[in-house]
Amino acid sequence: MNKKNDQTSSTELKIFEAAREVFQAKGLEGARMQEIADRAEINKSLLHYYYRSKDKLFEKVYQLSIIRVIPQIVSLLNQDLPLEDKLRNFIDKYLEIIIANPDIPLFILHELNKNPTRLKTFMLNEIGKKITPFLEQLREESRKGNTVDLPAEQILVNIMSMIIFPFIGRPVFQTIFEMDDAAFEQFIYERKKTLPDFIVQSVMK
Amino acid sequence: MNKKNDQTSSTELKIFEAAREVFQAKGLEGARMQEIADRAEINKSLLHYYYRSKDKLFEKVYQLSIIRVIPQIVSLLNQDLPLEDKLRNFIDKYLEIIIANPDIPLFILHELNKNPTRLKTFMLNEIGKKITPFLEQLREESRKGNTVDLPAEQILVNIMSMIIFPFIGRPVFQTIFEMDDAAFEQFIYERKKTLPDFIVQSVMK
DNA sequence: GTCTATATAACGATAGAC
DNA sequence: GTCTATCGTTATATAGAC
Repeated sequence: MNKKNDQTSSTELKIFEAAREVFQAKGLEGARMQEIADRAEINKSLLHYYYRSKDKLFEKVYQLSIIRVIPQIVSLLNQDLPLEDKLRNFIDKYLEIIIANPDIPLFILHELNKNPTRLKTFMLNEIGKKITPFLEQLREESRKGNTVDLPAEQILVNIMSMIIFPFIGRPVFQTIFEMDDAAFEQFIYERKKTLPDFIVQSVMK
Repeated sequence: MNKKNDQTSSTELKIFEAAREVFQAKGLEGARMQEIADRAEINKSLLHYYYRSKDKLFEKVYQLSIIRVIPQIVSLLNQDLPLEDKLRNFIDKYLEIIIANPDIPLFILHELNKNPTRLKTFMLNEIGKKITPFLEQLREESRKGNTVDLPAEQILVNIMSMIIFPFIGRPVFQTIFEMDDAAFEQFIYERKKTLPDFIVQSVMK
């Protein structure tokens, strides 16, 4: 579409980055245009000059947050690998992506829950249709008796839950286990080492 | 404290129930006092008559949402049962509680993430201190070689992830698996039957 | 492109009649 | 207790100078 206009100005980028941080921390309704402007160190009216409205700015941030992360993850399931190797690789890389973007899961899911049809087509095409080969691989291995006897969807949900949820539940876990930030980081580091084994042992026979 | 004043008026209850629904669906900042009033079928100014301010109303809703659910769950871990029985019972009852209150996990965690110190004391006393016996039980069984070789905290996080996350990620899962509401309900029903076995087999040797 | 100043709208909150 | 009418504040958005 816009081939020539990829020299997005540095102001525009600074605004976008600031908006990403504020929206991810506070959500659409909790975010303030003034706070975004302050963090970007620009005048508030420049927000409107570049993005017209809060909703439009949010939409860009939201879509890019998803588009930058989802395809990366889905592609991990479409490599030509034996199930166990694929699982280990998937878990490892997925964790790395979340560690680099720990606020994104809750951000995406909170906004999606307020409006469940948002991005429906995107998700169906970019995730739904692209994971069917992996689900088929799971079913194939199940027929061969190589995995636990469970529908492929349940297995995938179990795996994704254990990867993602610790980051969403972080404030709870950190409090009840009395971990400071460093301890939580250590907890995640430990998880990165142990989770692949745990999942492989749980899923494969 | 207030022993006599437990004849909370029906208007007050209608407001509270409406507020619970709206806050859980939209969050603190996304909720509108007008929408709460509409849903409760009362005049907007009555909200202030009974609860003074939006923040105070929210605080009541938020605390009661948590207090009604957390102690129930924690107590399941403090029964005098062998590990396997306790796990099966915990998973089954926890799922039932969430099925009855599917919006609560995301609601709690979204607000907690915006303000991580909120309810810290409550969580530490009502969860943190009360789960240490269970963690100890896990460690004891681990020493005996009856469980997978993993820190107790990691095991508990794995279990809670698989119980809770499907509800938080519902819009995603429903879309990518092309499930309508009935199909998702069926998916959860299936999960209730299969998850205890899956977790027991994963955790215990 | 960037700023100051200001318009406009939304929302929470209050006053006061009944 | 419940209503109508209205206030005061805050936040988004725009106008216009530079």
